Amino acid sequence: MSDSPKPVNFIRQIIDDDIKAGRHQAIVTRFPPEPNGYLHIGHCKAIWLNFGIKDDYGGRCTLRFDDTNPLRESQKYASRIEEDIRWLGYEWSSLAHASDYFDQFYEYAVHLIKNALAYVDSQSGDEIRRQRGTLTEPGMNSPYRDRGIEENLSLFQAMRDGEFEDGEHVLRAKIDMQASNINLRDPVLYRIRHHAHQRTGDKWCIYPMYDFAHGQGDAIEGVTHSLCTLEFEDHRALYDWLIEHLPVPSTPRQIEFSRLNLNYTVMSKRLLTQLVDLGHVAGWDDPRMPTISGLRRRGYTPESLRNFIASVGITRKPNVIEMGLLEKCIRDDLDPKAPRVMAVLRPLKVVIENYPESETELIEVPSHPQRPEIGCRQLTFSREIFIERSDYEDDPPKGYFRLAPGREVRLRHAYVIRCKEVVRDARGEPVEIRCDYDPETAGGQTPDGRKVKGIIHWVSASHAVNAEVRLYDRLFSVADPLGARKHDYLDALNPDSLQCLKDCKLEMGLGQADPQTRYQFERVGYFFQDSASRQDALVFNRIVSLRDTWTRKSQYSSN
RNA sequence: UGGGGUGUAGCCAAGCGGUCUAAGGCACCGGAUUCUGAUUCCGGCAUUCGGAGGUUCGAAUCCUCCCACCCCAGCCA
Repeated sequence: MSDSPKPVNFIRQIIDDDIKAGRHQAIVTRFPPEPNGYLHIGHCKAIWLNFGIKDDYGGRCTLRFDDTNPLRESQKYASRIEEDIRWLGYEWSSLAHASDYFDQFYEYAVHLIKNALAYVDSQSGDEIRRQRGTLTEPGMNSPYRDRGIEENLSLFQAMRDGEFEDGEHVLRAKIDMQASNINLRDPVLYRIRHHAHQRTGDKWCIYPMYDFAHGQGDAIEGVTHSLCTLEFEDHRALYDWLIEHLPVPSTPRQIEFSRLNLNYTVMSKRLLTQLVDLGHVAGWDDPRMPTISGLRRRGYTPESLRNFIASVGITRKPNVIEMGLLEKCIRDDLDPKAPRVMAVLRPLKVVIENYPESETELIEVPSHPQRPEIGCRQLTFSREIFIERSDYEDDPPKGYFRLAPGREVRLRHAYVIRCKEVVRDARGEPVEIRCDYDPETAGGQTPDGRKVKGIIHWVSASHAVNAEVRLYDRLFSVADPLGARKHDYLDALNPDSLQCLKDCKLEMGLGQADPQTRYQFERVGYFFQDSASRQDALVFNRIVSLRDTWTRKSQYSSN
């Protein structure tokens, strides 16, 4: 799956060099999520990288669930992850689980013990932590560090056989408690957990740690390039140590890259879980969430997400990408293919006084201004229509060329109308505009050559289809929600991130709207039907607004 | 103050000692076209590469020192 020119980045350069040097027959990568949550757009980067390399180099990429901690994982998450990857347009060469290798991992552990490279530590977690030292002080050896091989072997066997409670013992690698890299200070390899595993059931009561599973899983699968994010940098020494001291079938290489950060949102699984649990969003697939399922429900396309990642690139530099780039990517993807349609979100009634009461006319118009092959649709014009509330101003600011008292505006694909009179409610708010239309101005014509700059969208009042429209905005109102006060990131939540508009007026054709189609509501934005939308109760989500230089400019001058 | 990293425009990012008075994208600012204030188009936007020294005929690219920021002390991944 490639979207355009082959990407260039430092990882692909390494791979190119490896191929040139004849180091590998085939390039093998893997995408290794833990099935304990939903995938988010940050994962897209890893997916795009790993699967993209597979596709471009004719290699393999396995989807491997790193399911080494039965306490927090479930099959439900695994299924959603598979669904999301497929939706993004990728297919794994094979599906695997770290748990598939539990027997092998156990053998590897025994191998280390037999070579005096691992020992069973019988201290408590607290004791082990205390002895680990600190960032600046070295650690101390455990009193159990020099247990004999036979004793270690039988203790480890007993751990496996369930003879101990959780936490009574752990298996540790015997490396160097003085190491400046804390990961090398006799890291824990196995811990006891009397907890059923979603795949292996009660077979095991000891489970390998990430460090003891990841590299070995890579080696078993023949992974050549094990790509992960920067926070595992310090683990590489341990990764390499294990590969070196174990009889593994291949020697994978770990390469780290920086993770994706987006402004105006949060990306950590922990925080996203909290937003869901606290009810700040409607679920993992709430269209405001940066999860794949949220973006999908919002209406983002797989192409736009892939293009987004491609344009961001892969480096080792910590980064924060602007939300605007993501928005630009979905607009670029949708602009050439989204059928245009007219929809009035905040209706204001307009009565065209000189248009006959009983008359209506059908206007056939193209569904795309630049691409006739997308087809045509029919609009109905009549005496009473709705226009957007914001397309009328009592006292228009400089440069406003929509409707105002005495002014003319063109109704898109229809006639020019002139505002004659405004009917107001008790509070003085306009509730109805009385206009005249110029019958000579059909089809974009102005026979007398007069310029009518403003063009607004409209919908025939009696032919409109009602719908609920949900307008989404950024989840947080500050660019960096975790910036100043890490504890109160919830205070930075944008109170207006969701606006539900009921009784919006859509052009009649939308009564048969295709649920798979992303539409452009002209002059407003791109919209996609929500998963809860039904033919008799339409719900549209705003994917993204159109670029809008007018409101920006007018806000400027009014400030 | 231990170790590992990273620093090129507001945000990304090419660049790998000479073709760099530094690609490209986003954002921004013009201007043209337009029945979407959209799209498209055209133009502008770093004499400078975290800083200071040094090596070299020549440095963003090599060396030294300094500064800033990120990650690491789970029986999480």
